[in-house]
Amino acid sequence: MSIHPKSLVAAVQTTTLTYSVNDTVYEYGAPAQFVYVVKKGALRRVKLLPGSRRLILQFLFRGDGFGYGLGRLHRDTVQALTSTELVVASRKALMTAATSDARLSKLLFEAAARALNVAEEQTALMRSGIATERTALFLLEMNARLSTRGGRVDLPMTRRDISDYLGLTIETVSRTMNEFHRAKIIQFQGQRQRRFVIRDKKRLQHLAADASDFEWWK
Amino acid sequence: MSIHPKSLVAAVQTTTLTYSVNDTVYEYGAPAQFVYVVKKGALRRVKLLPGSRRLILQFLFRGDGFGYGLGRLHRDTVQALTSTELVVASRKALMTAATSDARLSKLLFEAAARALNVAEEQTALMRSGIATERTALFLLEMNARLSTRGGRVDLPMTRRDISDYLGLTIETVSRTMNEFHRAKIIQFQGQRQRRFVIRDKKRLQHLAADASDFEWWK
DNA sequence: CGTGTAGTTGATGCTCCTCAATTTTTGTGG
DNA sequence: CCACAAAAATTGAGGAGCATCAACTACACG
Repeated sequence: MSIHPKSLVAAVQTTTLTYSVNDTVYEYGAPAQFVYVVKKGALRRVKLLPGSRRLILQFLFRGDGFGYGLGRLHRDTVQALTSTELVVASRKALMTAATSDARLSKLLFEAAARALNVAEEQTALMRSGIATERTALFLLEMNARLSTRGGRVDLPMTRRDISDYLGLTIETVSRTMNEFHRAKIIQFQGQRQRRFVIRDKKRLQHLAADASDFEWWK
Repeated sequence: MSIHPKSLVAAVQTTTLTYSVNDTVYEYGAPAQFVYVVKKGALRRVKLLPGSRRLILQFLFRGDGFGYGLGRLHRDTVQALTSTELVVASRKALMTAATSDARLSKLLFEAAARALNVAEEQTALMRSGIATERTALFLLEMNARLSTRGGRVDLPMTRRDISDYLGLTIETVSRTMNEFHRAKIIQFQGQRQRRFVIRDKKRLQHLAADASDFEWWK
């Protein structure tokens, strides 16, 4: 869910909070007091599953909003991947303002509806394909959101985070990414496995849509 | 997304439409003119994936709403599983009404936020487990929504629909359900594979949470 | 430097998919 | 109500794709 920071600031009082690597913004079960927009940095939104499994619902970057759920308690956990700045507003103040302000209320609805679209598209993408497809999609997604001049991407998350996001194991993610490297589709930079450049975007997009011709395990 | 029919009727003009088995309410890419609430019957909400694969996002029953997306065009397809009655309202009229009515706008926001919660919970459930867990969850879900007096459940959907909903194949769904039958966890009724009663709910709930002790393939 | 975390690589086998054949159920027209 | 065709569901054999387990390497930080 992503309401524009300016709309939030215009509607209610806000403050800025900062977090360091691995800090928890809120945990599952905590009272839902605030709503947030990412000003700087990256975070992960997590659900814990039975049996010590973990599901990452979403990676959050600049401009992304979260904490807009309806219940009295949070149903997810949000943690900082890097040092992070958040714009924070009181959830109650926002809801009160929305009760008398149809324009704000409509903004909130649109944000929620957009988030719903994204969630359903993601379900579709993630359930559709095999490991190679999903990994290719992930790299393209990160490239779209994080690439700097020169097309370099610095991933803020570990292989474990990626695997919990894609519903795969660390090992499969590692193998797939290194196979992309070997096939010269991506190139790792300077001894760092989290920094890469896409060398053959066409190929990667093709793999994201249909990986049936990329059978590297043979 | 599920706004109460009465709120919809109070806000804008509505009509009732009826559909027969396998009729299409709207298709992917069609202009999004109306919003709907199910009055009677059952439907499936579908996304088509590359490579003739199909994903069922949701089964819709009495009281469920759909068609509330933001875009000018629908991004999903909705088809009737049984003969169905729908309450229909103009999307434009609803949005216009919402612009000047903060209470209606808030209702819409809450419906969208609730739908988002449901979508994310579903993603979690579906991605979490193995075939046995997901099938057990599905049967419990249908029991909660469709069971009549005596606990009998008449599924309105085919095994193909179920498998596209659970992200499995027809064969795996069939094998799993018949294994539940053989283990006397469910019982099929009168020569019909779509009519069943849950005989051991405790066991089924346990399997839904953790199926590791139900290794029937050995 | 030494210790811990993150990432890679290899061997093995489990779970589910694929393909194929059969049975059961539903639907249609006499 | 029965005969037939079409659709839905079941069942079996075999193998693909990924997980699991284990050992190893690279990097970060004191």
